[in-house]
Order: sequence, then structure tokens, then C-alpha cells
Amino acid sequence: MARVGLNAERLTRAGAELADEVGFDKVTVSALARHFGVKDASLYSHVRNSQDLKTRIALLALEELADRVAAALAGRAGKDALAAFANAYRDYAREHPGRYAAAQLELDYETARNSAAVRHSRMTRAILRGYDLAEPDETDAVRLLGSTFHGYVALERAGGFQHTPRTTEDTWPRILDALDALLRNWPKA
Amino acid sequence: MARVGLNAERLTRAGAELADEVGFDKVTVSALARHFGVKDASLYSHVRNSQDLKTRIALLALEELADRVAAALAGRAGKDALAAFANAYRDYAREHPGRYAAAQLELDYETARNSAAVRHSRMTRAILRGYDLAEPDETDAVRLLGSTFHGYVALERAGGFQHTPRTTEDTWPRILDALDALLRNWPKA
DNA sequence: TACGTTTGCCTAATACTCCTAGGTATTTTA
DNA sequence: TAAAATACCTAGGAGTATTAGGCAAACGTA
Repeated sequence: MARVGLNAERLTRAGAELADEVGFDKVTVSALARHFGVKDASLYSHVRNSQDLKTRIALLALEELADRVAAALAGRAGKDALAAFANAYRDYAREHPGRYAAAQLELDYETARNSAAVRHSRMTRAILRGYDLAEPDETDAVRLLGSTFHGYVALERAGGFQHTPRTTEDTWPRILDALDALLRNWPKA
Repeated sequence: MARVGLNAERLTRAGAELADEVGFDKVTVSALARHFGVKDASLYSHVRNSQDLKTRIALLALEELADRVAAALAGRAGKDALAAFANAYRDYAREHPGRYAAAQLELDYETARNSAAVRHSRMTRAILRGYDLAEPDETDAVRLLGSTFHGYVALERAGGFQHTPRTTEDTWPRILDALDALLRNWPKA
């Protein structure tokens, strides 16, 4: 019979697309097998198991997201960089909800260490170059930014901001204003 | 044969405890049935299905968390209230990781509307009474606080802050300082 | 206290997902 | 073109979710 031509990368890409369509938690080995018109068991030559498949999708999403952020950040500094970073992050989550959810998957130490997660933390730190922060304030500020962006996107996605007339479109730029103001006037210890 | 005496509430409580022990996503109908020494099918007289069980655990967690926050907030204002709120939130997540994850479950509109989630948003707004913010800044600030706390707890739990010498114990109070400073000097539109 | 009703828990059965072992056929390579 | 690698298969076992229908314990009432 004709072969479909599977390999780990095609499975990962199809899994990422499937995640965006139906949700990351609904990406299963059998759903993916159905998508390619093969039997479940056939996937196990390319992927160790279900967890491995999910990890690969997570790593793909982290790479893509890091690439986007890097592109958005190029040549910008200060508040421009802050906004570019934040928007890249948020836009990715909206365009690719499944991949974004995948990027949140908890990776074991070793896997995370060799993933694009490292680029993410370096880029977050790079934003702060336009502001005048010394350690340990810089680390604290990195954590604040990461927390706020991640939290905002998560709550927005969960529909947490839908019960008031104020739209999230209006709120978002104001939050960037606020964070910019905060970074320019970081409180003394 | 002797009956165990199941009912929806006991199942929900046991499910919440199980969530804290093994993770919310590992709370299954069959695991819970095993815990009580009964057959899977027996649970379906008390709970509609797996989703219903998870929703009940989520609602329980939201109630508990709201109670804690309310207690922490009583009689406080300004930065005191901010810190009490944030700590109640964070402590709950650390003591009850499974329940906290459950509280993040996406509820449909109607369910959310009748849940303790409403108390949560009211309490978040109450914090701001000690600061001088008019609408729509108040709504934006509520969203910023919610995002930051939620995001911080999520990233901390995922181990996102473990790769640097600066501990999260040191960072956390500084983030509260920063948010307090920000609320006192909210930028003009 | 006996009787009927409720209901807590059971057995049986179906369906879906994950995964292993071992086989066949196709493609690659030497 | 024969050998090696490998893409996909069949078969089957285990766990989870769920429905349908049954028996017996507990409860309310006459």
C-alpha cells in the first residue's frame, strides 16, 4: 500500500495545526493517526509516545514564538521594544491558541535547558536595556513583565475580561503605558 | 453489601484532595472510584460525567480561595490590602496546587456567573479603593493586578524562576512594592 | 413491624485512547 | 540487484468514560 511518508517533523507540524483547531489537550495519537489515514500504531515508529509528541509540539511553538519576538524586537529600544515584545507574544497566542497552550507545557529541566525557552528569557532581559535598572531589580522586573504578559494573555483567552464594557483592546495599550512608567520609576528597595 | 455513602459533595472533596496529591488533570472518574473502593459506574449516580466532576472541583476551589482572600482583606487598605490579597492568592496556589489548577478551568458563561468568580472580581476591585483611580483606569488596573498575580503564580509553579540565583522569595515582595508604586502613580492617558 | 419506594451500588457491555510485539511490503543503498 | 532499512500493518492488552438495567440496603409510612 502507498505510504503517506510520515516522520517526526510532519507529525509535529500536523499536531500543532490540530492543536490550534481543536485545542492542545485534544491532540491525541489516535486523532493524528486519523488525520493521516493510518493506524495508531504506525505513529510509534516516529514518536516515542503521547508525551513525546506533546513535548515536540511545545518545542516547536517555543521556537516559533521566539523567532517572532526576535523579529519584532529588532532595532527597537525602550517603550518601543516593550510594546513590540508584548504584542508579538499576545498576537501569537491569539493566532495560535493551541500552540500557545503547548508552549506552556511543563518541560523537564534538561529539555527546557536546550529549548528556545532560553532565548525567551534572554530577550525579556534585553527589553530592559532601555531602562536604568541594576541587579537584582532587573531580575525582578523581568519576572514582573513575564508574569504580567503571560497572565494577561491567559486571562484574556479564558474570557476573563468579557464581563465589562471596557474592551481588552482599550486596556492593553494602557497596561503597556503603565509598565513603561513603572520601569522608568522602579521603586528603591 | 455495605454502602460507602457517596454523594456529589464527598466526591468533589475527595476529588479536590486527589488533585492536590497527583494533579488536577489526573483526577479521573476511575481514580476516584478506586479511592472509594467502588466501581466506576457507581459514580454516575452522583455526577453527570467527568466534566461535571471537574467543574464541581473548580467551583469548590473558587469558593475556598474567595473565602481566604476575603478573610485576608478584612480591615486592610492600600498597600496592606494589596499584599494581603496577593499573598492569599499565592499561598493557596502553593498549599493546594491541584485545587488552584482546578480554579483555572474554563467555565461556561452561566456557570461562571453563578460562581465565586464574581466575588473574586469584586474583591480585586476593592483593593483599589485605597488608591486614587477613576474609571476606566480602575478597570485597567484591576486587569493588570489580576494578570500579574495569576501569571506570577503560574510561572512560579511551572518552575520558570528557578534558573537564577535570585529566589522568588526575594522577588515577590519587590513586585508588590512595584505594583504599589505603580498604583500610586498611574500614568495619565 | 411489614410494605413499598427510593436509591446506592452492582454487572454487563460498548467505545475510545495508549501502547507493545511482531509481520509484510516498500524504499533505499551498496 | 540483493541486502538493509524502514514505513506501515494486524493483533491484542490495558485503562478510561459512559449507558442500561438489576439487586438489595435504607427509608418513609401505614
